[in-house]
Amino acid sequence: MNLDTLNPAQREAVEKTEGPVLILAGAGSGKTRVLTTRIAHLMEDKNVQAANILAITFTNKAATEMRERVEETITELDTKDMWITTFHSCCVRILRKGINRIGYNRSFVIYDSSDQVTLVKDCLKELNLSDKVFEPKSVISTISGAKDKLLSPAQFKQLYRDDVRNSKIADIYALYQDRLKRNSALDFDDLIYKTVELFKEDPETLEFYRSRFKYIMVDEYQDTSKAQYELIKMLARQHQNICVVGDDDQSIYGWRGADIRNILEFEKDYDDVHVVKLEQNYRSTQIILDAANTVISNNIERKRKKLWSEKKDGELIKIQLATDELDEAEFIADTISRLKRRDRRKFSDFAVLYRANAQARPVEDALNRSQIPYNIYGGTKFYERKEIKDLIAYLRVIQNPQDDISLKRIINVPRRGIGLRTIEKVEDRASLKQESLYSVLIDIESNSDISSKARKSISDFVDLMGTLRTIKEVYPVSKLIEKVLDTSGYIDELQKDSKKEESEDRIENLKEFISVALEFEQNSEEKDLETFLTTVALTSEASDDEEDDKVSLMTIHTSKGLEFPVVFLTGMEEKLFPISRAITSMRDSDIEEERRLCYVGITRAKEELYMTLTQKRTLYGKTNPSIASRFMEELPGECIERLNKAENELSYSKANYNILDKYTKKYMNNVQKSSIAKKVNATVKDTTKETNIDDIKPGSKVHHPKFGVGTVVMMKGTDVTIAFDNQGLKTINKEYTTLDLL
DNA sequence: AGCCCTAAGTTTTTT
DNA sequence: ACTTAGGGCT
Repeated sequence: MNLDTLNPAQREAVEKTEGPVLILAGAGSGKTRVLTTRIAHLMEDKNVQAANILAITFTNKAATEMRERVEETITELDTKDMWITTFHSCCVRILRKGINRIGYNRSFVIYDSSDQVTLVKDCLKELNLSDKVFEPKSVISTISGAKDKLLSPAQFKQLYRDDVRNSKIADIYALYQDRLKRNSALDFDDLIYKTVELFKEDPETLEFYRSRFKYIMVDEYQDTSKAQYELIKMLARQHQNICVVGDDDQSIYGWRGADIRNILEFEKDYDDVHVVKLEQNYRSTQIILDAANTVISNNIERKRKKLWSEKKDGELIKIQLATDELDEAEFIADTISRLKRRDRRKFSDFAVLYRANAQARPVEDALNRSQIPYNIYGGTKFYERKEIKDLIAYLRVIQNPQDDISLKRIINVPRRGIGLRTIEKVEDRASLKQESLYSVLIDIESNSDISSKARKSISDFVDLMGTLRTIKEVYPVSKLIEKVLDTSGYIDELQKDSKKEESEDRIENLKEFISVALEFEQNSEEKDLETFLTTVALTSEASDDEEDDKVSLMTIHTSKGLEFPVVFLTGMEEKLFPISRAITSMRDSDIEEERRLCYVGITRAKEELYMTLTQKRTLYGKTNPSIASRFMEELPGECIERLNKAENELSYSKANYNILDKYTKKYMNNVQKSSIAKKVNATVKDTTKETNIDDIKPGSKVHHPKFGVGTVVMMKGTDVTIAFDNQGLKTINKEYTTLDLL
């Protein structure tokens, strides 16, 4: 293996194969190259077997790319047995083999977020809880957070025993887990959680993988959760050849469970850690790096690191103050046209980045007007479309009839006369007999309280599913799908639908899905339905057309790991970037995460960086004057060039946001102090009981755990309407919310 | 059972 | 401003 083309730090990272290694890889420092070379070095020079290597990434894209590059580098050795996968695929693989040892069915299905919502709603119903107070989405994120931290329902309950709301959520969590198990289903977080559980419960399994994976590498280590951290730690225990690669400055997923401490404290967790810093950047000009370095240096919680480049100087960072978002979009479109002509650039050289997806609309309009082709990333995912989800639900039930959630989704789609009342009766019976819905359906004739007409419909449905289950055994997946669409009447229903255009789109999408299946049959080694469903569950996008010469539009989050010659960072305004919630949360760590996001945005640019902001912006139907982002203030003056008279028209003054900050901070402090003084618990545990909280009446100042301070406007039944100072008017149910009287 | 209207909520996203 | 979900009405 020739290592001469690597710089000294990269080379060190490659050659230090034994023991724990932490590679702090700055943006654009050739991290993927180091990882792939390292794997090649292990195999070619150290005689390590492919099967002894485990390389983990976060996205399928990164995994595929790494595999391809490794295979390009090592042509004469067999790399098939090497695991280069995402955390989730890795776990599925382990679980499919051994989850039965912790009492689960090995042919589990994987629930996505909308299945989770459905399931949580069912749980709420069963526990007689209101989905207004316990919004499914928020419950799910709490449960998800618990799983990320490896807290079982019991542990979570114990931890929050004094917190009425979270205690209730613990109950939901417990029931939710129970239902998942009964449906033979796991959610995404379970994939990690249950693998850790399996390792803990079954030493034999752990031992098997532990001795197999002698060399472990983890990419994007700054994005790992506690659960993922634990998983890796368990696996690496024996050989200690654990190499993690990451950049604490690019940790932008704290809100979905990533724990930045994992990378910051790696040196404490393992003995004799060898640290390598990759600081030479091969991507951007020095000017861009100076700006990035300066901005990120405002963060306290970080490992010191400074990017440098051999590409001295370069273009200054251009700042454009637009009047509003339309003007901003116009500027972007004009600049792209101009630069394309002037520098003979391709459209694909440009990227427009923004903090929130809502910002894309005006940019799209402007690009359309200027006839600039673009690709927009994000938005509704292919697999999340209704028709695709319906079809997948059919496939899931065919694969796993215990899946009640999927069964309920399709039992009357297309309509076949099995109404809500009938389903309710079936559900009652199922929970009485502790059986799945499907087994009640099979045995429907013994159910005399259901009309004979409904019974006929049900037995027709059972026949249909039975036939499809037989077909599954003989036909390939694509054929099975055609049969499903055909025999279920799904396509017929769409074809006779009056709203033509929409139905046509749906039929198109279903056809597209069939070609996904065909592609799967060609590429996958295992071609069964179970593997297909897993693949689909673990993939977000069907395919992407990156080939085209188009401008890229995406959020800064999505842009991580990518690079473009010319980048537009848009909406550089307080309350948008940093986003208002990071400002009002009063947590420095939230602002620091926004700043890291800014760092990620800046470092996407190779040659030219434009930053834009507006004087006023219309967002969510309201127009507000803008204040320049604090991150603009943090840019070094010598790196920037203002394209228009920004200074005079808009205050870049630090004072602006400092005042804003101080105001909110002081305010919150007062709230906290006074709320300690007098606390009224307005919560009861049981819906059937009537609450009595005479202390709270219209006019009372109260503090709500989620919405902050407000004044009670109206009380009706158990509903309390409160005008919150920061959130506006909201009605909450006093039975489930702890209100502090101020 | 379907349709229409109102209300509420809008950061980021992978798997 | 806009979408989307849920409730209520026909």
